[in-house]
Amino acid sequence: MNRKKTTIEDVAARAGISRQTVSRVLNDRGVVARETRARVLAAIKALDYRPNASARSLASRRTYLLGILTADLSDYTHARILEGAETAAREHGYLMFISGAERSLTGEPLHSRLLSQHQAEGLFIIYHGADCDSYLIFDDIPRDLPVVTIGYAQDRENVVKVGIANSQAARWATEHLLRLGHRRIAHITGPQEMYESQERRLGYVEALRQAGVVPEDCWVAVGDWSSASGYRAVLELLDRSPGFTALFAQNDRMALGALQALRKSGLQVPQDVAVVGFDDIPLAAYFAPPLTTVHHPFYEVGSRGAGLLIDLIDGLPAPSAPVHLETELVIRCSCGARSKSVPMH
Amino acid sequence: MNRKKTTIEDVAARAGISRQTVSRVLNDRGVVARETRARVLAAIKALDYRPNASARSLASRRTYLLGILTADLSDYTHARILEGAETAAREHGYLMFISGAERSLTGEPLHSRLLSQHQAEGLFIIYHGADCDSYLIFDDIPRDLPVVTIGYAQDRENVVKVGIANSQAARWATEHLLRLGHRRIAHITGPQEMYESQERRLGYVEALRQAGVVPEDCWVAVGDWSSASGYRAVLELLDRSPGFTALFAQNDRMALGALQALRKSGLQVPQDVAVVGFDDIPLAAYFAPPLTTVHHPFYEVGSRGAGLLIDLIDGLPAPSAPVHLETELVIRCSCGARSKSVPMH
DNA sequence: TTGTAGGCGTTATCAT
DNA sequence: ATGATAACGCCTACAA
Repeated sequence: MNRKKTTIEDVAARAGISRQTVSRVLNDRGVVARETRARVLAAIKALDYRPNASARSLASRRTYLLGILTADLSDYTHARILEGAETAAREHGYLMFISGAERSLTGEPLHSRLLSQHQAEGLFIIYHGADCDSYLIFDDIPRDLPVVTIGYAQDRENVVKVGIANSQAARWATEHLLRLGHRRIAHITGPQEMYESQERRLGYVEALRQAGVVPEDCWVAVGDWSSASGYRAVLELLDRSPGFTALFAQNDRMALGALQALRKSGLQVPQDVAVVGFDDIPLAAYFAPPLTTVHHPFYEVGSRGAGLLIDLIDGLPAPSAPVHLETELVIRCSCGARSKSVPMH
Repeated sequence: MNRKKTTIEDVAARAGISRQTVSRVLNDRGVVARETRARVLAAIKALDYRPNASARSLASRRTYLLGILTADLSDYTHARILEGAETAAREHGYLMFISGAERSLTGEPLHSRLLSQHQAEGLFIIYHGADCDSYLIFDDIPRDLPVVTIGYAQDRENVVKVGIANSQAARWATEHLLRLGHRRIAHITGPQEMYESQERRLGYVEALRQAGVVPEDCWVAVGDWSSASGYRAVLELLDRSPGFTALFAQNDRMALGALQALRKSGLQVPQDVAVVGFDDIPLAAYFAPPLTTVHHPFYEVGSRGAGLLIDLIDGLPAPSAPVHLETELVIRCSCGARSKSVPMH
């Protein structure tokens, strides 16, 4: 931080002009004589001048900073959303900083410092904490701060929800199994208090009902998104209510655990049990057997979300309904059907 | 950004004191009367005052910003390092900005905005581009900017390399296979031009040599870290030089692809071919069969790296040698040995 | 122990 | 079309 930086004043001097005019060409504001502009541009290039962001935002009250809040960045689904969001943000001239949502010992949420000190102009919440903390995050967010969120969204102004139509997608996945002739379809959900879990479970239940199958709670096991929980869930299901011929897991990681539990229990997939997952993480194509799953467009959710966030910042009205991107059912080997991709719409 | 923020002046007024004293208690600089300090603190809390970071860094010439450069954030290995780095940075009061390292059409590296405009005080490079772009990144980095890097590091001041002892770890993995009686051990590497690939391959070769086995190029296939490339590599090896009884893949994703190719070729793991991977991603324990692999302490690499970066910023001398964290061999089922973890040191 | 003056690098506002 | 002047919110240095 100690090396001497060239300032707008240096550029002005070299171009033989006032710093105001330099500022003008920098921000494309006001009219500048063609020739003057050229001189300024030349000076900028010659001096390799970069405007100081701190000074800029201090004077202009704009930071072009977006905060992103998430638990568990190492989970592919979040990381991929982040990737999409960051790329879109960068393309729009915004910078993205990341932050967990932990609270300090005093109970003050750590991200509030980020938001208010660094003056983030918007917040992208990709939360996925195992507990319901996500619902509390909103308490610490100023009402007038534009927010985009995946999953749960408080119903208030300046908050937009992006994602997929979870229940519809889950219904498609279940219907696929139904269409293949299955009637006893087990289900592994995420944590019960989570929005996505509830929505996906709803889709599963609806599909069964519509097919005239009575959904029984004994076919549903609760996991926590991890492979280990998927493994345990299958063991539990096998013990509690054996006889299911198909299994729909609410994410691919749990499906992977399930696959292993099934294998260890001597059950063949898809011959004995057909399995369908959710998310379509890159490794799913290499599971044993390759997993039939719902493709979740994470990257697009991220970039779209960032776009919406920037729209909010620009004062555009928030969409009246959650923004849903399209999913599709990727049929591979774990369900016994012929491989293909089926767009859901 | 338009809502009225409370400033240091407001706090000073409420505490009936000059803003200078407020600044003092804020920064813990100089001596402040116990009672005055209490009044100031009370005012701060009452007004919910947060110092403006832009103004602060403009005046103090400190930003407490760290940039993180990476390709492919959705890859677990990077995301996990990022997670460790971000957590450590936050604990030290630094903020972490993420940025890809792409160049704009004009050839200007996009991350330069981070460095020169936002005045990042340090840079954490987790690069892993499939090509050798990583080697070029350094060209755009000011010589006096503290840098921490994983993998390749230019040998210059203010650059610290963190990571693991790749060749040593690879040697251990190979020796494990050797110890199990294997002599014809195939190997799948990452892109040839990459540092990690070269180091790991070196370890593999050394282990063979030391065991009196002549390393043959025909047993080595080159991948690109992806599962697909691992799959192809096995097909290629099987075609070109069948007869290997063991396989060491330079990362778990390629190992997963390899597992599938082996399975499709009618080969059983570990009975026909023993497989060892590298990284120990969370899903590896659920591969079929569960993968024996080298545990790579990504999170710790990230947090340690951030710590070192902050040390550099604080003017501490850079470690004279690369900082290596400990790996361990996690023995599961894919190699045929009894499960356990073996620290490598 | 506390206050005053000046400046950090930029943009906003109002002149010219 | 360009320039002068005054902020923006804070910190440093020095004075009291």
